[in-house]
Amino acid sequence: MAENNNNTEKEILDAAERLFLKKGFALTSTTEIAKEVGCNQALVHYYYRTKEKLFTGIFEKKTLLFLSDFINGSRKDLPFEEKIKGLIEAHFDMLLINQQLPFFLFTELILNEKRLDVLKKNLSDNYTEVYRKFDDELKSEIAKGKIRQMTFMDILFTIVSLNGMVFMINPIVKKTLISDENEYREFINKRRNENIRIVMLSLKP
Amino acid sequence: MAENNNNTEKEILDAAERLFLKKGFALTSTTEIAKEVGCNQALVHYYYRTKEKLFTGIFEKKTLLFLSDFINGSRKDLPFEEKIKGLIEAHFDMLLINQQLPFFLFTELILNEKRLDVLKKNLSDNYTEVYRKFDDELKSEIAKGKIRQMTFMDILFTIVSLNGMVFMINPIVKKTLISDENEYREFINKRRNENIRIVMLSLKP
DNA sequence: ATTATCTATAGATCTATAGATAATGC
DNA sequence: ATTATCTATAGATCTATAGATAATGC
Repeated sequence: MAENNNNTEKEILDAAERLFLKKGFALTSTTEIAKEVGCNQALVHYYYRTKEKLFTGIFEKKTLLFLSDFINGSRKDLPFEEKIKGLIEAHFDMLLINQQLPFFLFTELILNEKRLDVLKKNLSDNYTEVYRKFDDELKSEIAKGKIRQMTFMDILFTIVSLNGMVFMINPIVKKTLISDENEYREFINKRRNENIRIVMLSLKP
Repeated sequence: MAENNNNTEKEILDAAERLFLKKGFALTSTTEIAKEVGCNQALVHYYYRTKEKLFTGIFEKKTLLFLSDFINGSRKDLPFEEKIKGLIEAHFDMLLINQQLPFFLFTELILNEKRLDVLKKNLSDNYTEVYRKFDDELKSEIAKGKIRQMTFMDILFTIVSLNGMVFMINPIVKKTLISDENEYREFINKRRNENIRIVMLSLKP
């Protein structure tokens, strides 16, 4: 038929992404993906063969997206603390336009061990070096007495916890504490500042 | 038959709890619960009628558990900051013996809007008063200049984010960064101290 | 008698594939 | 001819229930 803008293959991928991000692998059926696109269910398998393959591509892309600002954050030539601040901001702002990302990634990583391989591979391929640099610089700051005794992993963990949870909890907050769009923006802004403040304070000896 | 310790009803509930906590509502089947107990699948429905009813009971219990230390934490007659510290510790230690709790609750709350009713009801029944007391005391501390301008909700949000994420991420951390039980205990201990330190610091003006 | 347990099955999915038909690119 | 799309269907679930049988409490 090709009545649409002729790229059904892409439309299927997009619909799958939307649904997988919202409900996860298990709760999304190829039947539903097809319905969303407006084609029949067999076509989903024609293009992507299995639900698993369709999912894996999306999952890898999203894993990279989640990790990517660490590379970008590290390229700036700023004092260490400024770099950390930039990292928090970049991470938060990326999540702001990819709000379902933390829930999606954590859920899938936890529910299916096999997904960890994607994460491990990406970490070792792209981030061993970045991590080492950060950690070296941190050690030198500690030696200078500017930052308390800690590892870069400690900092990362705090950033990911605070930023990630803002958006994981988001659907719950929206439906309980918050009534309109303005209030929501205010909440997000508050948490952004709060998270930056908290992490920066936690570095001090 | 009743060959077991004759309380199959309870065994079914326990098996359901284990499986629901581990894999969530959607990925747990009554067939699997029955297999775990060693009975047939019809029996699960005989005692609990539907999977939904079986789940709801467990979900309510776990919601209460997650919230309970806020009441306990508030009963102590200590200076405000000590109370907050006690709250963080109580929350963390409860999660330590209920490690799957954050993942379970957040996942179910996010994937099924209807679950929010359980949370809302419990919050308004038991916590409106507790929250108000905390918030009043906080206001008076702020007026005295001892704590910076913030709400009790801000503090709660930070505590839940930091403590919750330690155990949400746990399965991932265990399978990537950590090799043995000692290293794990060390990690947990470090995060506990880190979280207390971070929250306490964040209160300062 | 009543309660606990089992077997069997209806009715809804869902995934993946086979095989038919329509559309497109030479 | 090749590629895109559809219809139909096999085979695996899964939930919930009906109805048979075994165990238990008087």
